[in-house]
Amino acid sequence: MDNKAIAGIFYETADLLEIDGQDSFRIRSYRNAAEAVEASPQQISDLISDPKQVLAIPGIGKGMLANLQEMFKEGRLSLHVEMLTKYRPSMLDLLKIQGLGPKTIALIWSAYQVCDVEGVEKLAREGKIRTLPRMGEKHEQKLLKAIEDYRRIGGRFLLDAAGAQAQKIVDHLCDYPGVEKVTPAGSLRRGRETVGDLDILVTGPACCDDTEREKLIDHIIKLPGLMEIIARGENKVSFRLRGGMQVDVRFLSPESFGAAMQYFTGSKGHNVAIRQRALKMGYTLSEYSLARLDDATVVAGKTEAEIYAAVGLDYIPPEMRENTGEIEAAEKHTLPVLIRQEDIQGDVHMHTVETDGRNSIEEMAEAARERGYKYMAITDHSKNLAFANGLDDERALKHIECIRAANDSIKEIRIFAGIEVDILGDGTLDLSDEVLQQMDLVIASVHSHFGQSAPDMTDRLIRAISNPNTSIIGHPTGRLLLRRDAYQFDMDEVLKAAAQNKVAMELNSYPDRLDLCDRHLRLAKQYGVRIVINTDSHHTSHLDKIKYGILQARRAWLTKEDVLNTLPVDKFAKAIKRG
DNA sequence: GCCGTTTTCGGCCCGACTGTTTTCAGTCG
Repeated sequence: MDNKAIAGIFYETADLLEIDGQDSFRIRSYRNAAEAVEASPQQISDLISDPKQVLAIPGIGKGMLANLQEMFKEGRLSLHVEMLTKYRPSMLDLLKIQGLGPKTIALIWSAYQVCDVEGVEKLAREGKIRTLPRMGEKHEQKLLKAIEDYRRIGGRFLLDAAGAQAQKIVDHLCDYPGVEKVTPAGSLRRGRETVGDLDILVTGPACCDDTEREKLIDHIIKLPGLMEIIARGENKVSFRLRGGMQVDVRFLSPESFGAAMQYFTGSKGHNVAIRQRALKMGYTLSEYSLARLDDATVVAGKTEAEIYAAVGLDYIPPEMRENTGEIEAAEKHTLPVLIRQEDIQGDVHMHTVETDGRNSIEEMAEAARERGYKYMAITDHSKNLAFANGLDDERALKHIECIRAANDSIKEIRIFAGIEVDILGDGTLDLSDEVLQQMDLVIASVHSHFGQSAPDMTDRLIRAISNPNTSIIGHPTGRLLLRRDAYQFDMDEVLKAAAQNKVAMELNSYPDRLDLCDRHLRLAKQYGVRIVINTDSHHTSHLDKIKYGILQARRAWLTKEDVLNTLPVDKFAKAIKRG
């Protein structure tokens, strides 16, 4: 049972306990434990034999330790099974419907013994929901609408799609009279790999006066692509865009802006921890201000920095705010100096028209040079990827010559001759060692046979790592966000092999990959594996996607020193070529 | 169920919006 599976059971147990109407603090403990397990860089299965190590994880106490021990011994959690027997698994789906919470689900269950989406929909259509206490016709209509949305939308969006929508809203608002600042907060600001909804914070004179604010809201709802208004109040307006993304625009006074940024950036876990800390220091923190508990004097609120300073912490970058040790580090002044986009000296994974790219070597080189890079690598596909017109040995050799020629003719940027070679089912590489040997850099990637067993996939990757020509493992888990799960393998074993063989792991910046993920990047760092942040560009414009990789790297606490392609060109060339 | 410069009991983050109420519960973030 891996950490993800354990966390899933704890989350489900918490949801079911909530429907059961149990103590809210006990429920919170299950959620906290789920989050702690999910964020743990080490597998609980490796720690379970030493209870002290498990108890050292914040959020895991005696009760959760017993739960974990039971899960490993019996393969199940009896409380979870008991709750699932008393209620029904389909209730967990109902919780995902907007506006439907545990109390209402329990109410519907007790009145009608109905607990799935189809059943609730039928009740609403028959007008049976409105007969329940505190329910009415409007509730019923909203519920039907929410069920429709639930079916239509998965509910989450890729980082680039969310970022583009946020930018449109910022552009729509920033020139409006009386608006001073428009800033996206929430999981988008934290650089989460997918985003559920957008939080946009607005401040300025137009937010502070009733009449002006109403005019501003009237302007906001003229936003192109706005489908429906969900809520409209003094403090915020919520709406849904075409495509399903929900947006909350909040109006703030300038003196609360920092407190609101801090609050609405989250994460929830980080905020709870900061608020608890504030309370212990005699303050209370809300989205309006940090104030003294005794006489309500406001201590901070205009900027995030002054709030963190007032509670005795160094400024914590948004990407780190996940309550995974950043508060302790900020207290001890040991926060790492996170990598920045300008630290990247070169992008070493991109394709050209020779395989499935859209631009020539020269066009890619010019685009990379424009972005200030000192070096780059052309890494087209190998023949196993037939639909991408992959290169065989002969074409690969010719391509090397073309790349070298381009390198000679284009000044100001060094172009490495590379390849993204397929790792075949047995772990061998798709081109001969003689050809690979001539490359400056070899990215080895899995593009086929995703369904292998975990032991087979682990062996396959380790065999590829052991090839002395391999420099980098490309998009190491193969996941496609919101579409395809990672293939199964033992990450620890693969990282150990990579460290031993001095093979780097890629952080692929493509928004639907972001592979490795933040947790695996932290693990890689622990094993001493170095990272290369690439875009995997198939078009000159794709080079800008590096920003998503940088966000992910920052979420993983990576510094410039952890990332190979921050090195100057000569050092990078030496570090990347083995054998 | 967790946790401790308020430490083995008694706390546990804070506020807005909606729909149904006539003072508030439920949901969300």
